[in-house]
Amino acid sequence: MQEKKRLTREFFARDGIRVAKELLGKTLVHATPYGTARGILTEVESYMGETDKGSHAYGGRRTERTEPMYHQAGTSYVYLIYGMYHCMNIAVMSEGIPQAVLLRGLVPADAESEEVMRRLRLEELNMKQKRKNRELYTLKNYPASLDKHLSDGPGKLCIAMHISKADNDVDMVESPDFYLTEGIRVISSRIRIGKRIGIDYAEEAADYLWRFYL
DNA sequence: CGGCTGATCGTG
DNA sequence: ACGATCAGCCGA
Repeated sequence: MQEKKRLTREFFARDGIRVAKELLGKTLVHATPYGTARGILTEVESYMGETDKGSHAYGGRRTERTEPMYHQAGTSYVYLIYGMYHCMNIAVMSEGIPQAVLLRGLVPADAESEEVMRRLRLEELNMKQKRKNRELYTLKNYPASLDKHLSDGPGKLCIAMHISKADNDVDMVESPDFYLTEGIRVISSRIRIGKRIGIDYAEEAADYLWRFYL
């Protein structure tokens, strides 16, 4: 099968709401220890920069952590959340303007990717099993919830795609092993809209309809 | 399926 | 101290 066309700098160098909507259906690609994982994006959120009370960059907060959001469009922004999960964003617009799109969900693009994701998620679950001194899962015997919720949340997406802080601040337009390509055609009437998740502290911004999903 | 809770640690 | 969260457990 012929490799799909990569998304360009120009694609990312636009307003965060527009880019978020257009990212639905696109393919996220990452090389992992089990092989290349490809996922079709199904859920994203826009974080609109210094004026957005839901954004880490609210009020112009520019720290070591938020720095990648200020970099050129197409830069990854990966951070640790709740001490144990990662969240993956892509900086958009332009250098110095900290808008970003949070990747919240995807589905495997092909059977090989599905197998890669299953193994990565299983490996992560087994880390916890080990800590709790419980019996490990195997490829033949693991909870059904794993396949049912393989990559339908920002933390699960990062585990399934093997994304960690090692992948922070990467230029996804140029990187050979971490990038986006064209994916499936999305009919605009199929795009659902809702409030962003998990930002109750963001006052009126918590009600903005900046979550987009299929 | 919806609601609750403990886990766990880098960041500022 | 606090999260742009998740799995597991409970009751319906």
